[in-house]
Amino acid sequence: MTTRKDIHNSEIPVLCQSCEARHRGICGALDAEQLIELARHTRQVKQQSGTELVADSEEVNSYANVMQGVVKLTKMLSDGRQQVIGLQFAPDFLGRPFAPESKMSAEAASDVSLCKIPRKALESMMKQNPQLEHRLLMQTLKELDEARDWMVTLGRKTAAEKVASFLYLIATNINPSLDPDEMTSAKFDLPLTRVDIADFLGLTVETVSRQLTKLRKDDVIQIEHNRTFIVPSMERLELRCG
Amino acid sequence: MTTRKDIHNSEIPVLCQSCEARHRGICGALDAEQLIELARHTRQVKQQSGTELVADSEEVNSYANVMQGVVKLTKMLSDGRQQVIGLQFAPDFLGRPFAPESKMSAEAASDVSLCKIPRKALESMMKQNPQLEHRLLMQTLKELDEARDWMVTLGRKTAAEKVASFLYLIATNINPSLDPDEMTSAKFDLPLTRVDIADFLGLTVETVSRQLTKLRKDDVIQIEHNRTFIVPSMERLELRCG
DNA sequence: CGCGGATTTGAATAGTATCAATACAGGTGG
DNA sequence: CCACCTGTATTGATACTATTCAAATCCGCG
Repeated sequence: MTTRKDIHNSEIPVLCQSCEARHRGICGALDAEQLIELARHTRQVKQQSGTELVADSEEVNSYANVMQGVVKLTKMLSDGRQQVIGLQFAPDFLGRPFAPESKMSAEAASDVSLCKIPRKALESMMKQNPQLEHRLLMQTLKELDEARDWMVTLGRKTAAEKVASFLYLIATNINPSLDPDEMTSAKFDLPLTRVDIADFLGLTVETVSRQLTKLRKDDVIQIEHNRTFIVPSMERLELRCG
Repeated sequence: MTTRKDIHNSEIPVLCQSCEARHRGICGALDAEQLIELARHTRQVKQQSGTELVADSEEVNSYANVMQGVVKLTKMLSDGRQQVIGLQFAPDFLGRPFAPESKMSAEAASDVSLCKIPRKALESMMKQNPQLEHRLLMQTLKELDEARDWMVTLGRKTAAEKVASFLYLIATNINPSLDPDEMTSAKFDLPLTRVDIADFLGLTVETVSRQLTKLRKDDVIQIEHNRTFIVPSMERLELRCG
């Protein structure tokens, strides 16, 4: 289970050695020396499910890499209606660069571990290292693609298709080490409550629940203890996504 | 009305002198010399309303700056349901960098003029000039913010609020030279058909039409010849946005 | 003036939300 | 170890919003 991808592994900070962000995230732009430099400013933080990580309108003083778990990004209308606008999995980058304050709130959807980077530290490293900014651009483009895909789900899919699409999204993203293309079946713990799912899909809890029941009765999924889901055939689930 | 922001204006390519992208778009990253270099590869193109600019799954060989008009970005489900996932106004950047092929289609929503840049040319300039990549990052972050704001509209607003939000969006974006904050009233030509609006809002044409009629009867808007809209009070329109 | 596409209006229906009640899971204390 | 308790999830009945299908009207244009 130990990571041995680098010849001079010992030169790399311990925390970085098994970190997804080191390879697929923004830290992939850094060499051993730069990683050490960055690691002098970073700090691994574990937060339990439900903790608010960034509040709406809060001044942004640090960014983070998601190392483990799922982070939920939400926006709220003035009357309290809520919309989940994105989920972040390892090794996603958390935070909005170049904005004085956050325009959304971020919450730990499951227990998470984060690698926090002070704003100043990241900004100064970015100035020295265009590769880092390039990685950030790639991450941002990926999130934009995802947001736009989800707009189709929100705007044009039925409740049944929305719920199927949600399960498909989770199944293909929750395990960062698995290749989504080779996945024929899946088993996972849902990081979100039914309310969260409803807020992500633009539905009510009751509708989500009814559609899950329908998927269960149609043998597309099995549910254990409300939170553990089994998808015997990813292909069959995909057919339900519209 | 002539642009005189640069001391050595004569050094800048003629086309760039009055271009919004020159100041607020990605070309803002370039000095006179670099603009001239870039201009050797670019080509101004006018397209009339309805022209498909980029097809879904099409190989991407060029990018563009929107100089005038409105571009409509859409995605389609396999059964034909369509969703407009974004609108681009001057001086937005059109195209998805670093993707082998387009994952959406782009269409001229009004008559547009574009400044086309071959993929190779942009990529090589980006390598030399990190400032250009920085601008692209800023543009991408802005589009991500917009997409996420729209997700709230799609997921959580009522039909009435959606239509109001749409009109508000158009009013504040259609005229690139006007400051949205100082806008108390507005008059504009809609660049989209009712079908397009419906596809942007995740509604049907009929519902859009009914809500427009309602806004008209409530004196929030006036409509001339189906396409010209007058908003006597932007404040009153904003109240309807939820 | 008349044609064709776009838009509006109308009536019936379907899908999702709302409100209310019940069932379930996980944790607590006896 | 079990009964209880609390928050979460499911199920049921009804209301309402937006869709669907159909028809009428408007608008630009030849």
